Amino acid sequence: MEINLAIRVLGALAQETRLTIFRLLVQAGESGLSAGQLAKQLDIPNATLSFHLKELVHAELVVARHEGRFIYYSADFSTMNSLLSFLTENCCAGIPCNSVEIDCDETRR
Amino acid sequence: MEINLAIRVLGALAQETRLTIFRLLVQAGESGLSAGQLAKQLDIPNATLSFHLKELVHAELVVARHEGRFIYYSADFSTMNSLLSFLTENCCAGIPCNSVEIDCDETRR
DNA sequence: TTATTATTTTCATTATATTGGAAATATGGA
DNA sequence: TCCATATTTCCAATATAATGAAAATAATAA
Repeated sequence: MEINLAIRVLGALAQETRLTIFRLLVQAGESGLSAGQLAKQLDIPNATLSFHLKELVHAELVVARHEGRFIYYSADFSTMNSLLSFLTENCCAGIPCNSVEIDCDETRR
Repeated sequence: MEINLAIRVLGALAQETRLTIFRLLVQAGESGLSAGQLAKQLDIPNATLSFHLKELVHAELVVARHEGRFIYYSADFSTMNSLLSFLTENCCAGIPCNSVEIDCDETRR
């Protein structure tokens, strides 16, 4: 990942509304949620939601899928993974470590 | 992790100078780097560096250690881990997945 | 104590981000 | 086609963050 995308990704998540949207989409899984469903859950004006969704899409954290007159948004995990690689690149002065490690199904550990 | 800390952490990294500082500290490992070493590597005024270091410490991404008249800064991985748990909480509608997974020693995979 | 080096604080300037109302656009149903 | 609904764009007001020069503080050595 290139540093400017990393900054965009981090900046996209560094805002309460967007962070909440992203977490809702993470929880929603592949099918995602429509803009309307999000607006309802978050109780924010459409203009505000639209602005924030654009930021998330621009940061490649969220992808949009058209279905009839709805637009469904869902989380893109690959960006998250690239970001983490970028953050931990050449870490710990070469000393082996478990820097960060997360798995969605925590019971499998 | 609480949402406000998550926002602080993400916001702390969502800035070129701070992101670069953090990555340098990740690479430096446990011993970290002094403010002076950082200022030299980054070629930025002391005031600017100090401002950004404060943000990183406040976000709990970086810890400071006094040694004589030097202050050594180092990366705090536990905050990174908490942030990732927070981001991937209840992910993927319950369907098992490897949401994000990073290990500092990538050859061990 | 005085000098020297390391780092932080203050502050004003400039730049960037967030908000939401209103109008515009797009889609599909009747 | 015309209407209702879904979403986005525009815009101006407001809020928040970044920068760096200069002064202040802190620690050690001589």
